[in-house]
Amino acid sequence: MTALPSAFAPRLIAWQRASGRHGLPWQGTRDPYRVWLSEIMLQQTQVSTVLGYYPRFLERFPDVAALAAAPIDDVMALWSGLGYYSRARHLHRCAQAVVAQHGGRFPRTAAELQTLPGIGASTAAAIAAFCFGERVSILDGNVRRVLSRVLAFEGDVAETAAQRALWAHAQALLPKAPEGDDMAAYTQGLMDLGATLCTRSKPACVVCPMVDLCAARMSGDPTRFPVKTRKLVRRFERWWLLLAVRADAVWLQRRPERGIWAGLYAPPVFASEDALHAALGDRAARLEPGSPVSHSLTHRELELLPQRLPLPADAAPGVPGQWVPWTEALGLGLPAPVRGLLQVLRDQPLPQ
DNA sequence: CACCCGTGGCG
DNA sequence: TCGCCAAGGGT
Repeated sequence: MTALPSAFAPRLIAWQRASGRHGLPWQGTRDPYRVWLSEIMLQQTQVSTVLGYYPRFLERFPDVAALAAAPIDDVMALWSGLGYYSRARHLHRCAQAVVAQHGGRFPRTAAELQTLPGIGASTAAAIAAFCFGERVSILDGNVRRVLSRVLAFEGDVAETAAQRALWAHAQALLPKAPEGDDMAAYTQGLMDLGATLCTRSKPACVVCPMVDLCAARMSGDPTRFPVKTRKLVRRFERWWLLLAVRADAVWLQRRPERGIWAGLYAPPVFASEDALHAALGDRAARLEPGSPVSHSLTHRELELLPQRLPLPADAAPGVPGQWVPWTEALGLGLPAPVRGLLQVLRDQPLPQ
């Protein structure tokens, strides 16, 4: 391991205080509940997206006790559209663990925090550093990029060995003897530097506080880092969605606890047209195909084929699920594309 | 440890 | 358009 620039931490702290971000809704507090909630929402999710969710969630669940006491469906409803729904389930379980096992107060060390559901090494470090000033490092996408550039780190960041090395580098770059709010400023500085200057495509090296100690900058091509070799493979799937509707309600079922859209509500899904027709029997003749919807997930490319089935008030489609009144349907935890389909469907009049 | 899990925005 | 990826963690 090369000698690490001791100037990194003090410079980062000074830069964050002078030029970092300070006005985000989850900043300016040391309340572990608020910090934790923001960190979970921000996992793999951009700040601009979270801004639309965080205040509403906090208003509905002002503290960890309120969240722990809430039905999971209420939590999913407020998470609806944010993606990675296991985060919401773990969030709920974590709140219940904090109440049941820690007297309603978050543990104060990264090591203890990391034992809670949905809190990994990086999130634990963020909470511990922001709220309790612990000398531990985060390692998220921003930090991976910043560190791999400062160090001209040649390892493939997708590989486990490289991750381990980056964690060691991150820990070695920490402030030697942090005082007061130093760890909070340092941790925020790592994120801010990656988000505002050391960006993926056009890093603003000219105004970067690390310009003279950045190995990638000196190499002439900072965007060559972080090194990634593995390419994403997306599998294609076609899903038939049974949109059984009557004037006052739509037929929905709760998705299984595992897999895509786990724990959310959605119309019954079929892997083939044959399966859909087999489930419906004679009713299949009344299906009305809608426009296909393309929906891509991280590792899956979905083509959703909505099949509308208008039914009279006293009928049922004969597949698992329940009638949900239109007034309630859009308030449920729904996957984003399903929400879109239902909004269109609600406004379509039934025949006759 | 390789794979799984959403969504929206941007170059 | 389309590939990339963002305050990752669970299994």
